[in-house]
Amino acid sequence: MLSKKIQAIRGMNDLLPGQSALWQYFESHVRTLMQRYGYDEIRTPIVEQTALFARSIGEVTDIVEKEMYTFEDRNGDSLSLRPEGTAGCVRATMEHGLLHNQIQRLWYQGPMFRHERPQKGRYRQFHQVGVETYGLEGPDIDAELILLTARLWKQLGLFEHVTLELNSLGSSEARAAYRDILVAYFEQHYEVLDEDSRRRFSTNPLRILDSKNPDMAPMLAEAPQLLDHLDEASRDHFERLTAILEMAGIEYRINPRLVRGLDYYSRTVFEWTTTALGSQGTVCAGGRYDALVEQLGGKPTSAVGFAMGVERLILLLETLELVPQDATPPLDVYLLGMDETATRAALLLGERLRDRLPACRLQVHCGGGSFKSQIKKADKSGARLALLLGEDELTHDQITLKFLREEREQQRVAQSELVETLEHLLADA
RNA sequence: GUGGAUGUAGCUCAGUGGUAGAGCCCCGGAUUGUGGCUCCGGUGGUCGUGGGUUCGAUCCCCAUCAUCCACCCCA
Repeated sequence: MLSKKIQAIRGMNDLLPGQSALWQYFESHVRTLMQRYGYDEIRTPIVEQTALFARSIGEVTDIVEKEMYTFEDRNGDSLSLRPEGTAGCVRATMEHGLLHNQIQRLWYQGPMFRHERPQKGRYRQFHQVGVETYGLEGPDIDAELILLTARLWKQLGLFEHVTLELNSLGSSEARAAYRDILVAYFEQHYEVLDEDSRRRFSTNPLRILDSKNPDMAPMLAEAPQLLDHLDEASRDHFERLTAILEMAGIEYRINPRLVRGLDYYSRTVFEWTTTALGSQGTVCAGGRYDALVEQLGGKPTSAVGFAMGVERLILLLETLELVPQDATPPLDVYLLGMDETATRAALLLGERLRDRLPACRLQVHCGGGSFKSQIKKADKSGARLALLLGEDELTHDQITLKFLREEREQQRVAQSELVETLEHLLADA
């Protein structure tokens, strides 16, 4: 029916009023959490030079090859809508000298864009909350990030429903060496590889380990393990990280096949996953990317970060029925005037009440209608109290206070006493 | 990019080769200045879009678009 009319771009969703309270609930938990851990917010543009993403995420990744919204600026530059947040964050911190012998703990939040086929938990415009830290090379900061996310899950009631998966990719040298070993192994078993894997063979052989194809499972089970080919420093880093997690009581599962899609990762990688969302079960993922800053032209700088998918977490909260009842606090007061004169008075009275009662959620009826229909709207508004202003009230400087949610006689009060009356009533709500 | 399912009222959905229905929502009335429950009445649809078959298509066929799910990939 809307086919000839303009409608939202595929995979880009409107966030409707019924949903926004849940988003705000989630966002306020995140914001408070970040403050409590001493992380500062950074906001970077949604559009960057295409080259930034190509050089950081990796030229041959799916994201860069076929999923970016890329277009030419009027001056001929190739620009792209950001498909993830790390690249822009690195660019911004480098550009403003924030990495110059400094430690940074940063977070951000906002929309990302990838041109993929939409499905449950995957959209073309989606939202991430990301955290990036710079200048810290030990496993302590890796652990802090995991502890931070674990605390968020606990606060939201999700902790029992997510699993932490861990792996180490080693140094880039160790990873490259392992890659050669793996390629040699796959060459020996090339006839077992399926079509997808043969494609990955030349692009990203590590990803073959991630295949869900049961026919390849026996061969993959025998494949050389990344963890067996770690360099000494990476192995030590990983062991120190897992020791901290054990002391902190955070359970984890080492997943040797956890590779991560983006090229810039090294050493620690982790994912929080759930089985409650169908095939898009990764709800938060990240890792170390010690080489990226240098790769983008900066001084060598240790870096760790992660990103979580807001839509997926919202979906998870809904699926598990963990949506808080009071996410949308109802109105306290619905104020109505019975005719045009009284409505004018109601608008002015509403302002005076808001001056005096800043915590009071008050809506003034607009749009006229019969007295009866106005009362109906007061009821539908969810307000606890209705304040009725008619000719009779106006001539006596009074107002009628009607209880919409409790068995209680309505009362007339002098307007001069209204603030005090409401203060009492709202206090014992 | 590939595969499958689904498109009928604002929402959830029935339905039939002969120009469409329910529930909810919304509006009005039963109540003169009083909501919820009940009853009565009402608004609202070129049946996703385009084409084909037919005397006639919302229904059958084709195409297309959209949504959902899965693959791929990823948060």
